[in-house]
Amino acid sequence: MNPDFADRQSPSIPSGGMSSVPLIVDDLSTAHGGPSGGYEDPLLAGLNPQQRIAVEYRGPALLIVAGAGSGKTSVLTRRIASLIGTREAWPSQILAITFTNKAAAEMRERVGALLGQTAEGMWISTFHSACVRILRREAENFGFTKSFTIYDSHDSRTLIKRIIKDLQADTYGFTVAGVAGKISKLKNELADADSYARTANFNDPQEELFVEIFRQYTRSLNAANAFDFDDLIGQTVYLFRAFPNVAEHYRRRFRHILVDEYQDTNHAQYALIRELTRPVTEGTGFDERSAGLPGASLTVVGDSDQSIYAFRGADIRNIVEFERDFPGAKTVLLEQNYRSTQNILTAANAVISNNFDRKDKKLWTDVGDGEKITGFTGYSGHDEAQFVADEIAKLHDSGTPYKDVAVFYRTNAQTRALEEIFIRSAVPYRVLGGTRFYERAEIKDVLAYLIAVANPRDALALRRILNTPKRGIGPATETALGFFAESNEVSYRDAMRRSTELGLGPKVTQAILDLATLLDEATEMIDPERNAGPVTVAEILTLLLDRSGYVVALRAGRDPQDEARAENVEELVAVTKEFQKNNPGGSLVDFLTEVSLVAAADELDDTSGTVSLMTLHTAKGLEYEAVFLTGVEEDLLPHRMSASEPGGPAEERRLFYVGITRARKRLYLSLAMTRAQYGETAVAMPSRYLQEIPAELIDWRQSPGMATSRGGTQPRALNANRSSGGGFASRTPSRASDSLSFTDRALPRVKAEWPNRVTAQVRDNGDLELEPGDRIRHTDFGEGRVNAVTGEGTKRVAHVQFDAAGSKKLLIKIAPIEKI
DNA sequence: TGCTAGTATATTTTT
DNA sequence: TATACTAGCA
Repeated sequence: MNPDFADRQSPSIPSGGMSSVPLIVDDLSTAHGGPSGGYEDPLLAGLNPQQRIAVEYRGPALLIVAGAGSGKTSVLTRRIASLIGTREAWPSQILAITFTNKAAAEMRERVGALLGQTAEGMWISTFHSACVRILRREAENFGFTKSFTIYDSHDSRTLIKRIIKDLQADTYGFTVAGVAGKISKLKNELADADSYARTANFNDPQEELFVEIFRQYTRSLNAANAFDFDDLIGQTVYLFRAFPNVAEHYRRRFRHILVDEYQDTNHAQYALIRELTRPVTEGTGFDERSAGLPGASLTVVGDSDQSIYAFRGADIRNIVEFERDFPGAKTVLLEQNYRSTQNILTAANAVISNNFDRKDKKLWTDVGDGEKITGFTGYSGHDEAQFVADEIAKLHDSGTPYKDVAVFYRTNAQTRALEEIFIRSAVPYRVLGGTRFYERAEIKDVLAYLIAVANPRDALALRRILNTPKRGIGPATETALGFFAESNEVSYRDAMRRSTELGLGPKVTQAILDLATLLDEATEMIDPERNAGPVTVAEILTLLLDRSGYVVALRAGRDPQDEARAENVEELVAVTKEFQKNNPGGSLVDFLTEVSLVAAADELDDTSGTVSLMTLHTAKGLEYEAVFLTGVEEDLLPHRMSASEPGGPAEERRLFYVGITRARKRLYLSLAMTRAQYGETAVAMPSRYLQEIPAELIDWRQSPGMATSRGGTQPRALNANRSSGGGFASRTPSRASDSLSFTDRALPRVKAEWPNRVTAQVRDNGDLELEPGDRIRHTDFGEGRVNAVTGEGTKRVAHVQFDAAGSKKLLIKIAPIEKI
C-alpha cells in the first residue's frame, strides 16, 4: 500500500495497542510489509532505502526527485519530524512550503502525530500564505499597513480595465487580459515598472504606453494599500533585499527550509528561497551576539515530469539545475511507486517517455499488474458523461465509495455535460474549483464591505460597494469622488466623508454620507483601542448587511437567481462563524486573508461521500482509487491554445501523465466523437497521447476506431496524419494483429452500448409517481422496469432495469421518462 | 440614473 | 452557450 494513503487513513493517533511506541502512528510499517522488528527508528519504519536517505540525510541542500506516488509526502513529513525529534531543530526553525493550504494542514497534523504532540511554531504553508504572514508583520517598513488587501486576478483586471480606459489605451490595441498577463509575467520575473522601463524601447509608443499603464497600476495598488497575487511573493523578495535586517531576522529564524512541488516554482519563488537560505554574515545585525551563520539547509522535492504550471511562470530549470545552483547538493531518487498498479504505471511511463530532454525515469511497483485501463468513446460529451456515470454506479455497487472516485478534465467548461448527467443519474458529486464560491459577484460584494472596513485605503472595494445595493449613485458620481480624492490628495473614503463639498444632489450626497458613516462605525468596532470587547467577524458582517440593506435588496429582486444569491450571502455569514470557531482570536484581516488564499484543492472534503470533479491541474498531488480522465481529445488534451506555445505539447503530455498517475486501481480514459463548444458541436479527434499507451493495456469498451467506422460511409482517418502504422492502436507493426483483434472484440459490444446515447434535455416530471414493477420508457435508454424507488421529494431516485441499456439510476423529477 | 434588450465576443490551466 | 458590454429609452 501506499504510505501516503496509509497516513491519510489514520491521521489520529491510534488509541489502543502499541502505546509504548507512540511514534508509529502512520501505520507504514504494516502498510507495505517493511522491515520487521529491531530497535530501529520508528520514523524509518517501512521505508525503502532511498526514502530513508531522504529522511536522514543532513547537509546544506537535498534534492528529492520523487516520481508520482513514491511516498514523498510521507518522506517530507518524517524528515521534519526527524529534525524535531532528534532536537536538531526547534519547530519554530522549520519552514515548509506546500502547494495547497490543505496539504499544509495535513502535513502539520501528520508531523504532530509522528511526534506525539502538536509542534507549535512550525511554519507549514503555501508560498503565498507564508509571504502574507511576513508582509503583514513588516508592511509598515515600506508604506503599507498590516491590514493590506490582497487583490485576486479579478480585482487586478478591474483596476487595469479602469487604467486602460483612462489612458484610452484600448485604441492602441491593449486588452485587459493582455496587460494583466504581461504584468503578471513581469512580476514573476521580479521586474517592476521602473526596472522594465529601463529596458523598454521608448521609441515604440506602445511600449511607452505599457510602461505608463504598469506605473499607474503599481501606484493604484500602493495607494489602495493592496498587493496583487504576484506581489505577495515579489514584494517579499523586495523587502528582504531592501531591508537586510528584516531578511536577517528570517534567515536566523528558519534553519530548515523544505519546499514541495519544487518543479512548479517560478523565478520569484526561487529568489525568495535563495534569499532565505543565504548565510548570515558576521556583524550584519544590530544584535550584539550576531555571530555569523551558514545558510539554512534546504530540501526540495519535485518531479520535472509533473511540471504543469509553466503558464504562470513556473520554471522547470529550478529543479533541473538545482545541483548547479546549490553546489554540494545531494540528490535522492524515489522511483518505487506505492500508489498504482503496474498497468497504470506502464501506461504513464510510456506516455511520458515521449517527452525528450528529460532524465529517464521509470516508475515501478510490486503490487502487480492490476486491471486493464478502460477506454470508451462516446458519440457526444453527454454520451461520454453517461458512461462515466454508469461506471461510477457500478464501482459504487461493487464497494468503492464515491469519495474514492474522481473525474478529471482539461477545461472547466467540460463540467456542464458531466453535471447534467450526474444529477440525472443521481451520482453525488462535488466540483472543485471552477466558479468558486468566493468569486461569485454577491460574495465579492459582501467581501468588499468587509475589505472597506478593514482597509480604508482600498478604493477598489469602496467603488464596488458604492452603489451596491442601488443607492442612486451612478458612474458619474463615482468618478467625481475619485477626482476629488486625487486632486485633494485624500483617500477615497475621505472624499466620501466630505461629499458635501462636491456639490452633488442632496439625495446622492446623503446616500454617500450614510455609507461613509456605516463604514466608519464598523471600522471603529474593530479598533481595539476604542472598543473594549472583542468583535467577531460575523458581528461586523451582520451589521454591514443589516444597515446596507444588501440582503433585503437581493430578496426583493426579480431575478430568479437572486434568492440563490441571498442564500450564498447567508452561507458566507455561516462561514464567518465557522472561522471564528476555528480561530477564536481571529481578526477580520485574518478572515479576509484566509478567504483570499483558498485554492481549488482546499475545497476538498474527505468526509463528503461524493465523487470529486476537477481539472487536471487541480488534481496534482491527489490520488484516488478510481480515476476517470475525460475528454482525451485533440484540441482539448493537448488543448488547442497550447499547440502554438513553445513547450506546449510537452507540458500537456505531463498534464496527461499527472492525470494517469493519480489512479490507484482503476483508470478510465474517455473521449467523445463530437464535442459541444459554445453552442456549436464540433467533430473531435482522439488525442495523440492515446496512441502512446501500449494497446494491450487498454480494454476499449467502445474504441475510437469502432466509433468512427460505425458512422458508415468514410471512416474518419484517425491516424491519417500520424503514425503510418494504419490502425489506431498499432504503433509498431508487430502489433497490427492486436489492433485487429481488439476491433473484433469490440464489435459485438457496440449494440449493447448504443443506447448510451443521451440527448441533453431538461424536463420536469413534477410529481410523477413510480413504484417497483412499473414499466417506463426513457427517451435514450428505451423501455425498462422499475426495481426500486429511493429518496424523498424532488430527490427521488428510480432504480431501473432497462431492456437494452442495462440498469441505471434516474432522478425521477428530471429524467426524460414516462410511465407506460 | 437605471433598466432592458440587443449585440458582441470570447472561451486553458490558477495561487 | 453564457456572459459582458453598449446603446437607447424611461
